[in-house]
Amino acid sequence: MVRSPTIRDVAKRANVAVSTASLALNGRPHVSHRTRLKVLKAAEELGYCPHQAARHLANGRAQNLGLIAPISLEHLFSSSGFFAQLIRGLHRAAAEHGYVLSLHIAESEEEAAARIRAAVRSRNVDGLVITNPTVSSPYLSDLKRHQVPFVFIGRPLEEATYVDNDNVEVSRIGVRHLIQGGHRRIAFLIGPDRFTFCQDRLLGYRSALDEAGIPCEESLIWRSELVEGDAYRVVRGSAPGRRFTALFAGSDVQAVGAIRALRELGQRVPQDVAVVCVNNTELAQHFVPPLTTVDLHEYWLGYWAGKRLVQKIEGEEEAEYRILIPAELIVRESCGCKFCAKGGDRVR
Amino acid sequence: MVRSPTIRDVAKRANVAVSTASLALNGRPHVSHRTRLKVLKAAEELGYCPHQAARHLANGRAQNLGLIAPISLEHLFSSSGFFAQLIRGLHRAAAEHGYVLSLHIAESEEEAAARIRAAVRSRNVDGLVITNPTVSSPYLSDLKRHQVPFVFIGRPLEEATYVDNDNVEVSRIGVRHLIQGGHRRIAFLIGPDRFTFCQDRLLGYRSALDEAGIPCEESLIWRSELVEGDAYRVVRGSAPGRRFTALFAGSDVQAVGAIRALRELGQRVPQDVAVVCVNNTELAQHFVPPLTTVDLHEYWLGYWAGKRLVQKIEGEEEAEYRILIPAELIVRESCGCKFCAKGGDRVR
DNA sequence: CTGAAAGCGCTAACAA
DNA sequence: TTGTTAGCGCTTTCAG
Repeated sequence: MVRSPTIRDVAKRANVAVSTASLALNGRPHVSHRTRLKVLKAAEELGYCPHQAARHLANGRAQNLGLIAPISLEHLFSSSGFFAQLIRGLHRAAAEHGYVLSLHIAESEEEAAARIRAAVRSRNVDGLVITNPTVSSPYLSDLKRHQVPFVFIGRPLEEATYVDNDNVEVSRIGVRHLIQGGHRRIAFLIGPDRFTFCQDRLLGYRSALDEAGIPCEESLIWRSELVEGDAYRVVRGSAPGRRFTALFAGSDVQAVGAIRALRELGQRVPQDVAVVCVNNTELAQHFVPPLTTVDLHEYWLGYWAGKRLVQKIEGEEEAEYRILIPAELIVRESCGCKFCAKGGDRVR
Repeated sequence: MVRSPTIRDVAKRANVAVSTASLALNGRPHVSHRTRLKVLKAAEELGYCPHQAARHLANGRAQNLGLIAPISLEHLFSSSGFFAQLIRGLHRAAAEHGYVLSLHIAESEEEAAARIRAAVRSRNVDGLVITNPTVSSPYLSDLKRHQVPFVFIGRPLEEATYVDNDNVEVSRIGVRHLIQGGHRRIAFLIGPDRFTFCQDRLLGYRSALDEAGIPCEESLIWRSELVEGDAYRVVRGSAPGRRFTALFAGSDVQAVGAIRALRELGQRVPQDVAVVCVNNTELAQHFVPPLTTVDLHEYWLGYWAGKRLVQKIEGEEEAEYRILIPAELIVRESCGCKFCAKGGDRVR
């Protein structure tokens, strides 16, 4: 291997000082047009590319965004597709601003804290995107002490910059669609209260009923963990003896579990029970019947988290502390509305 | 923010020279036990953590593994869950060896080449894991020139170190299961030939039939892109008029598309056509009927790719140039075998 | 076994 | 506008 050319090689070849070369290469002012061209040409000819670690050491910028993802709470993403899309969006934002994306996966809350600590203290990252802050976060003090910018994905309990859907709106969209379809007795299968998004979605459910003048029946609000099996168990236990013609499920896998239970109870979907859920995943898309669902646009969650983080890193602190990504209803067949009969699926 | 302590601070506090502190902190020889303890204690008290960029600059090691993923070929992963699991495994391997994982996503083959180039030339990574090398790769020259170690996930066309399943075996496992279920006329829905894994799986299909003494009928070999819609289209067009009692599909989404087509043609699954596919995803798990499938264990693909890459980086060049991850048959209901009737699903 | 000093490649004061 | 030079924090010879 031949030693990679350094900025000194470039400077020498262009007959200028290294500092001049540096200014020219970085597109900074105080360099004459001619000199700049000379330098650029020399760099080009040598195939010069700056050594990122050296820049980092010199100017303090790692040009690196870290994503902290607690994967053990994987079902939290309902489906791993959520995670993949989020990463794609975040990667795009990072790339647009010349940052590299590093991934820090933790299988537990403690591991997450440890990874954050390590990334911050070794100065590997300029900032962090932290997904799903569930508990009052032990690592916040570390972040504050090191002045490392960070953005949450998902509404945190503490006050902090975050990107999320308006989860009240998310379920309002879904429930409204059922109401418009003529349903008045709508069951709601939601996840654990420890997640802020579940709390919010419950509010949205109530709100949608409320605005339609439908009294909210507490016995139709069911809670399960965010996995198929538990959703099945809960619906299997709660549905018998209750009157309802529709179900709104907090996630795609919960919907799938619920449908399995309903079928065992002799209910057809959508004929006897209309179903709408959240998360536009492959599962929702290909299930039979295809599920009407609220798409969270997780790609954009990732993208805007990245954008916002870069803003913070680069010192535009005046920007908003919360970004809400609009959700979108994707109408398929599980809601049984007339529209679906004509095939109203979105083209991908 | 208080300036982070440097190794000089540690050295001063321990009353030793920086070089001694460095040796002590890195667990290297030529330091007396007492001195080492003194240094470690000082570091501990100061909350010292080395600046990674500085180490990198000094010793040439970025302690970073890059993952190159061509996401536009996303359907190539059949389901994005594949990707998420792979990342988890790779991350674990990286973490075990003290490396950070950086992600380089490309939406096209050219972008992949550009990202590889950038990562390598800016010396951001010590090595690369490259997924799904499909075409004779334009970036190989760059990699070779810079002597950057790399490992492919998926069998490449060129000779190079890679981790993969034995894809011949993958379909052999699936097809064998159908044969054991008494099927002799087994259709095969496979993906495009440009992917080596599809070529291999076709070989496995033939081999399984062969070992059972069943002649291979070419008219039962169908090809579709790796998306649901195309699988549907192909089966819809190819199935009518052909006699078969089972279908092996190259991926979960292909299976789902095929099943949709079969149902339209009045065939029930598994009663009229038994189905086995590849990829143990949420879709396969929750589909109705739950799909019998070959699990590729993508977590371990990622893990071993990472392990092998670290070996290369750290100079253990004598290791094997190919690692095959065993695949595993997950029996559910779509194959209609007796075992399933008793509920032979794997507990997750 | 320990310490002084020379870089790694780049940026950014400061001087010219 | 351009050049000189001192670090950034760490590792690593090379003397002591």
